[in-house]
Amino acid sequence: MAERYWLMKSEPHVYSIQDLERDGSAPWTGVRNYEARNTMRDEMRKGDLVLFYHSSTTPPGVAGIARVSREAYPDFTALDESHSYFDPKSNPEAPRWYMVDVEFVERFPRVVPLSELREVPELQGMVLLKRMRLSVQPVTTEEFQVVVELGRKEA
DNA sequence: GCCAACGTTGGC
DNA sequence: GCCAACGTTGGC
Repeated sequence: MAERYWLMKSEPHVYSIQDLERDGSAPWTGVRNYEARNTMRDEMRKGDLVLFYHSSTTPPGVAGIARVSREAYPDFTALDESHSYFDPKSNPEAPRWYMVDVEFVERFPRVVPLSELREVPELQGMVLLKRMRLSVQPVTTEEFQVVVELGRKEA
């Protein structure tokens, strides 16, 4: 089966595409929303491609591409009392929160701003534009291709 | 820093 | 199981 496409949000001051480029791969820690968790746990497969979105920054937008390198496993930060992502309702016997690992694929020569995505007719159906707060979300093949094409254009 | 959108919690 | 109150996300 062909790989699927996703979009994942991160605040760049917490973890950016530059950080992923430096690290090579990273666990996607800290997702504490059930729908986003279910997507990671039940649907994301190794090899799927991910639009890496920078949120809570100026401008917010898509910064590059990552790839799922490890399928879902328990988010250890939820089980670590000393961690700011600790969740007392999670425990090792019944982990509440899951994550995947992603690896660096490509950093666009520019961030494609959210304001620009809103203007593109082919992208009007994007979950990103309809479900502002969902941090892990599906992207169609066409949407992925259109965004990548925009990202690879020099600013 | 404000605040709209919206997901989660908890009383009933 | 409803829904009001609350807390968080994230654009602006």
